[in-house]
Amino acid sequence: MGWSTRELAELGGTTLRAVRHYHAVGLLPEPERRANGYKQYGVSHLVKVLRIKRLTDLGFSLGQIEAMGETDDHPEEALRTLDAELVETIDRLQRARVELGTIIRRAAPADLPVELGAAVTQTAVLSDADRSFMVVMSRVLGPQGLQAFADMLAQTERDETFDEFDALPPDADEAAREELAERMVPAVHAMYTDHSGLYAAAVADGPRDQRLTVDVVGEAMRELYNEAQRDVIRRTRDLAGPPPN
Amino acid sequence: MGWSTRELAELGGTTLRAVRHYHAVGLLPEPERRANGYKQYGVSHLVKVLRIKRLTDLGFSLGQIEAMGETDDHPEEALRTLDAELVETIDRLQRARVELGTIIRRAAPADLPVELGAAVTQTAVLSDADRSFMVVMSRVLGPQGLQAFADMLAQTERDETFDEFDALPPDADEAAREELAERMVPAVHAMYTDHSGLYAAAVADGPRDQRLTVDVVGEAMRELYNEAQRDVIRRTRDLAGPPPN
DNA sequence: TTGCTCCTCACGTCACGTGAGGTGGC
DNA sequence: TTGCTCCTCACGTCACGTGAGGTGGC
Repeated sequence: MGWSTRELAELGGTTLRAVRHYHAVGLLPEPERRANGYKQYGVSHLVKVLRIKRLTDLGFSLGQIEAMGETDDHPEEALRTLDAELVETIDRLQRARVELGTIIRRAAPADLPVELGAAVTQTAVLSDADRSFMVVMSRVLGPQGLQAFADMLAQTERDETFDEFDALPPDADEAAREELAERMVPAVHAMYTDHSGLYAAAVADGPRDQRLTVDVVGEAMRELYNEAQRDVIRRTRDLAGPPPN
Repeated sequence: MGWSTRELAELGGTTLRAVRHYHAVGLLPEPERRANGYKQYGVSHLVKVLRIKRLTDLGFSLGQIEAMGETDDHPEEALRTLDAELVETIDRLQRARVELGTIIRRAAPADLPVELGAAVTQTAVLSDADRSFMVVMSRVLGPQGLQAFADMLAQTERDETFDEFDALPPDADEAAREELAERMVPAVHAMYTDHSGLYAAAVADGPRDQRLTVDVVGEAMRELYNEAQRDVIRRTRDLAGPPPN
């Protein structure tokens, strides 16, 4: 003759705490009590719990269920809205799965866009600074620029002068800087000519604010490379001439 | 020379509050302050925020990201576990979409299993008690029993004696009860013979506890139908004989 | 008396959102 | 002085989960 809270929960396919929560938010009326204060539920409560269970399983929030009231059997609008949200969510999760799949197959780093992942694992000799620089670039470049950048990295032979560059101490004297810059020119020139579209692509679909791109790249350069290295970059750029186009 | 919290958030593609939250949970170190107490972020922070953004977008929790540490590029196990969870979630949402689609197409009640929905809308004359009874049954019966039950309802012609039954007052005298029972026999008999598999199906794959089924159905009967109605059901059952097989 | 159930607070979870109240910079 | 940004609490969100501390039933 009447069910306990736990029994109601089990009959409704839910939990003790959920039933009490439905009381708290006013979705489920409290039943009569026995002499000892125990709650005593009837079929009407079970029907309400089953209704809530059904609707939450479909994806409705408790607030929406309350808003429907007990009378509205078929809230057309809400049903369509929910369906659209489900499509959205499923899409997003599926895109995540695609990325995950690529990462797993290629054993690529999980925290980098997959386009960059390939470049990083192939030319496994990137310095920490280079890697950080690329993470920043991956955000600043648009998809096209990112791809072009990754292609360039993947196809560039690791020149031994790059290692010297990475190891260059901040107090390297002018002669050493100029000498390194001169020896780097051929490799840098090769990068440019093999990937003459890079600059255009990077500028083409970079995100919203162009100044922001420049600022961020400049800031990254300052923080990731020491003074001597930045000087070498400048010297190399002057020697190699401006990027084509 | 360093970014503000808002700038860092925008560069990282996230929000002010998220950045502060990452501080609070220890995922992001606090940067140096300016003389006025304002935070001043650098590229290292941007790199960390971008990493967090990337991993949360894939579906990792902040706790998991913390557990990975900064060194573990490719947490194989975690990646596979996450993928499995995504499959689970996507599946569940897709099942919900299938149900939603059916409900929308058939303009069926959202809070009933679709099998019952058809029966309810077709024989639109179910009393509230009948409807509640069916909701309870839909939980107590297994899928086979539910389907059989729905088929029976959908194919049963609404007999005019059913309306009399619904309207029967609790204090109806014995003569009235016996008389109604006798007139209901043909309709009830037809239901039985057209759907002789119902009882078997209901018992076949009913959920776990058989006693529970009996208790629930009995309770529902007691609460949804008045004394006279229950008496008529008993009399009709006696007159119509036991269910076949 | 022991073990199990029921009850009511009330804090915890997760990843932030949203003011409240006060101050710095131009 | 006004308007905008930055700061630090601190409570709110959502749907419950998880004890804490006490009592009833057999």
